[in-house]
Amino acid sequence: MSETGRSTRERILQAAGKLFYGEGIRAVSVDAVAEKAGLTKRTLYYHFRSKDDLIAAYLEVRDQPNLALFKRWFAEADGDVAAKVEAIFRNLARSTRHPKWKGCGFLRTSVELVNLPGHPAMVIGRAHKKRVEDWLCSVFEDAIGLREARQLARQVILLLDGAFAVVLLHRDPSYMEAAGAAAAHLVRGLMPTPRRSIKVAKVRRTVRPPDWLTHDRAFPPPSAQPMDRGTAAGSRARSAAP
Amino acid sequence: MSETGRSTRERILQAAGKLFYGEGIRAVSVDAVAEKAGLTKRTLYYHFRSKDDLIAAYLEVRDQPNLALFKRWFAEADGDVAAKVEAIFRNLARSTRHPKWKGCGFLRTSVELVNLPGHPAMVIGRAHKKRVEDWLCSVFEDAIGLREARQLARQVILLLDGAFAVVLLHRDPSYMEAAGAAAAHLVRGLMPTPRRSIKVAKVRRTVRPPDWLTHDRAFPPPSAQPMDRGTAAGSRARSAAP
DNA sequence: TTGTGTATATTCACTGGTTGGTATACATCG
DNA sequence: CGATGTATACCAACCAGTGAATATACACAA
Repeated sequence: MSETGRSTRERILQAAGKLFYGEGIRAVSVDAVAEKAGLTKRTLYYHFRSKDDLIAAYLEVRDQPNLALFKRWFAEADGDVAAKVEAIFRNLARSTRHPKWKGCGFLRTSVELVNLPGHPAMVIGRAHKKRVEDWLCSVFEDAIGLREARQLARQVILLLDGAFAVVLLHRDPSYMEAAGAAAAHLVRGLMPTPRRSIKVAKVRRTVRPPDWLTHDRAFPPPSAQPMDRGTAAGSRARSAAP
Repeated sequence: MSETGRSTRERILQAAGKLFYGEGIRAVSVDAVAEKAGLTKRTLYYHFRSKDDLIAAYLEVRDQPNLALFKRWFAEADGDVAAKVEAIFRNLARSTRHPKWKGCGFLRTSVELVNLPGHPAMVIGRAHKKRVEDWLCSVFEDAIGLREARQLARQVILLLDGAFAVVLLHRDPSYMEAAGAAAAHLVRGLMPTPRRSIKVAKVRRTVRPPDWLTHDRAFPPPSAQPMDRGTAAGSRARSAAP
C-alpha cells in the first residue's frame, strides 16, 4: 500500500511482462524476473504468492490496454465497418514488424499452460478473447443484423488469432494483411448497403440509424465490470523448464 | 541399424510423440520420455543427439501423415471445392472433441521455441505449414483456375490455424465449424460457376470481379500509402540464436 | 565347433547447474 | 511497538547431458 510498495509491485510486473512476453513463461525463471526488477526473489514472493499468480497478473495487466488499442484503431480509421476492421489488421501488421513482437501473449500463454485449463491465467486469457469478440459483435450488431453478428465476430477473431500464430511462425507480416483482406471481405459480404459508389464514402454515409453514429463514436464498455479475480489459491501445478 | 535398433528408435519416437504433444515439449523431460519408452535416458541419447534433435524428429514424423489426412478428407468429401474445403474443417471439428486433442503440434512447438527461429523443429514446422498451403494453392489453381489461388490458400490456412488456437483456448469446437463456414464462403466467392446459396452466406452480392483479393479498398485510404506489400514469397529465415 | 575381434546397443551412476519456494533476520517507518 | 518491505542464505527436486562399463550381435578364422 505504501508508495514504495506499489512502485515495487509495478516494477515486478513490468519486468515480468517484458520477460514473459519476450521469452515465454516457462522459459523465464522467477529469479530472472526478480533480477530484472532489481530486487530479490524473496521480495518478489512477498508481493506475489507464486509464479502462477505472477503469470496471471502479467496477463491481467495487458487485458484492457489491448482491447483499448483495437478500439482506438477501429475508431480512428476511415471508411465503413469493413474498412475499419481491416484497419485493425493493418495496424497489427505494422506492429509485427517490430523485432520484439512475439505474437499474442494470451494465446502463447494458453499454449504453455495447455494442460492446466483451470489456471487463473487461462481464465483471464479466455475472458480477454471473449471480450474482444463481444466488442466486435456489438459493432456488427449496430451495423448489421443481430443473427449474423455473432458468427461474423467469431470469424474475424479466427482470422485475427490465426494471423497471430502464422505470422509468428513464418515471420511474414503479409499474412496479417491477407487476414485483414479476408475479414473485410466477410464483413462486406454481410453489409446491408450496397457499396457501389467508391468515392463519396470517405466518411460514414448517414445510413438509416442516426444513433449508431453516436454509438460508434463513444464506445460503450462491453460489460460493466470484468474480472472474476480470485481463486488466488490456485496453486496449480508447477511450471518446470530448462 | 539392426532390427532392434529401429524398433527402439520408433519406440522412443512414439513415446516422445505422445508426451510432447500431450504436455508440451518444455514440460516433458528427457527422463520422462525414456521412462515411457521403457529404456534408459542414456540409451535415448544414443539414438538422438540431444533433446532438440528429438523434438525435431517428433515433428518430422507427423508431417506427411498430417497432410495426407487433409488430402483424404478433401478427396472423400462431396460437393464443389468450397464444400470439400469445409469438409476438412468439419472433420477437424470432430477431432477436437477427443479429450486428448491438444491443438496443432507444429504451432504449439513454434510457440515454445519462439526465440529460436533457427531451431530444426521450427524449420520443420514452417515447411509443414508451407506444404499444406502449397497443396491448397494447387487445388485452387487446378480446380478453379484461380489467379488468386495463393492468397486464397493463405486465407484458408489463416482460418485453419486460427481455429486450432481458438478451439484450444476455449475448448469449443463450434469455432472450428465457424472457420469452415468462413473458408467456404471465401472460396465460393471466387468460384467461377454460378453459385447457389448455401448456409451462412445469406446476403449475396452479384459482383462479378472478385477484386477484393487484390487489396482494393472500397474507400480511398486517408493517407497516400496504404500498405507496403512485403515480399509475398520467400519467408525470411533468421539466423539461429543460441 | 569354438574362439576372437568389432561395431552396435544398452545400463548405472553421476555431473554441474537451475528450478520454485522458504527460514530467518534485518531495515524502515507510522 | 508492529506492520510493511527487503536481503542473505538455503532447500529439495529436477534438469539436460556424460563417462565408463557392459551386453549383444555378427563376421571370420582355426
